[in-house]
Amino acid sequence: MLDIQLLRTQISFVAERLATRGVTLDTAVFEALEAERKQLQTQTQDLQARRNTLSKQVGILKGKGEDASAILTEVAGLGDALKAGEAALAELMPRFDFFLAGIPNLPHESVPVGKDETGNVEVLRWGTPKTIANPQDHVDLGVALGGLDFETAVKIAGSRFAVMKGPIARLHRALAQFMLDMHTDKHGYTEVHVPYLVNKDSMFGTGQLPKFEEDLFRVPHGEDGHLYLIPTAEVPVTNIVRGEIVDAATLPLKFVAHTPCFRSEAGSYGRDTRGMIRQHQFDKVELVQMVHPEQSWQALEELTGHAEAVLQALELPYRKMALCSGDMGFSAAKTYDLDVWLPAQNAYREISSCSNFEAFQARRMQARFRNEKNKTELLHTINGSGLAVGRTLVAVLENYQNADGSITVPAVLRPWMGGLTTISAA
RNA sequence: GGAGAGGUGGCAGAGUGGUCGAAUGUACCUGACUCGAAAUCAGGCGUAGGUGCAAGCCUACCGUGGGUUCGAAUCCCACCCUCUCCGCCA
Repeated sequence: MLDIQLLRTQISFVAERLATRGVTLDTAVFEALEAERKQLQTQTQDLQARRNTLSKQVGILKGKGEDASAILTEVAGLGDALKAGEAALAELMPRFDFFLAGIPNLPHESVPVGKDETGNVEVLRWGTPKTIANPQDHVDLGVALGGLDFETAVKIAGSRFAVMKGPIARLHRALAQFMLDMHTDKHGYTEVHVPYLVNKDSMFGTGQLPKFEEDLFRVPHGEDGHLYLIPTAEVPVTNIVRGEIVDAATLPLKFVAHTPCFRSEAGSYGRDTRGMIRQHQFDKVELVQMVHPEQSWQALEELTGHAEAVLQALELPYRKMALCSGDMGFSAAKTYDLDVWLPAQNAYREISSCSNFEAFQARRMQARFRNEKNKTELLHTINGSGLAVGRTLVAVLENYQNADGSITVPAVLRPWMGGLTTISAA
């Protein structure tokens, strides 16, 4: 959520910045809502103030045993106007809030301007793709090794799910454990295990709601309520600080969590239908930081580096992209994507996305700290994948394939693989 | 799922219809004393919003949402959550 003061005082600036995202801010609608709000709110508050004073006088008079009927008559006359004002406000404010909650974050000034992914800018490229003659993709490799089974997954659940078996299932687990251990041991993150089902307030806090409900899985729960399956650990982990006032001395807070992620993938029916690239359920190791506002830009660079460290340790070639204004997510002020090399696709594909949200999420969830002047101030939040486990498995299978269809286990993963060096057909 | 207890400021904890946004303690901030600290003393100290150049003034908030009333932390209804015991359960 943007700072309402910014909208009130610099709406043309806000509209200009949003335009670089391809978003048109309807300033006329905002100004109309704001004018109506101001009128109704001041008028209603004046009436409430009058009622409160009169009611106090009633109390005083009755305490003295005097007659209060004149005042009671006057206050009774306030009733209808007050009720009307309160009702009008109650009707207006949800509309106003919905309008505000639907405005995306402003891109940081360093974000390249562009309208879609073609406008993204390559920041660096690491590693050199190995020359692999006639590379097979992860589906052919995994199925031939008996470790990937999409047909059984369809029977059990449907399309966009996978069943993993044997050493490939273990490799998947090894990747997650390797990542968790690296981030906790070397990068100073605290491991957290969090709920996979969350409430509406949590989804609102990180920005999935109210605009992107169709991307989520919803689970009925209780009388007529429901919970949502998390689309990323960002949601439960960031919401750890929702409604909290943390001590500045504890900053930065750095959390890492390994969770499954659930996405309905509505609106992407034709894309990446083969294999494990785009699933309804996938595992991800997520990095989340809550930091002092002055530290957030440095923290974004560091956090992105932590994700890169995983790719480097696995010796997977990748490139780092600065997303352009038109390709960034709703809540982000700036995003770096890390794209890993996939030989069979002869292309780089997204494996991590690291963003600084500045105070956008913190404002939605009132996540604050007490600053040097003992005043509360909004935190900045940063998060990124470190990494998407399913896609990392895909990258390892494809980049470490041998001519005979076997897979060499990357050296750094062997401690989690019982020392296994090669995955071959049984 | 059943029975009971309870949800009040950063924390603890009073308050059962009328200057109660809320006693008191504690934490924290400022000042005094001190070489410094501790202890002590004095003052300050919730959140969100509105309005004003400002000092300030005003509104809302005592788990959430309704209701009763001139007036609700306090009374009524519904719901949510926490704790204890019982049941069930990985």
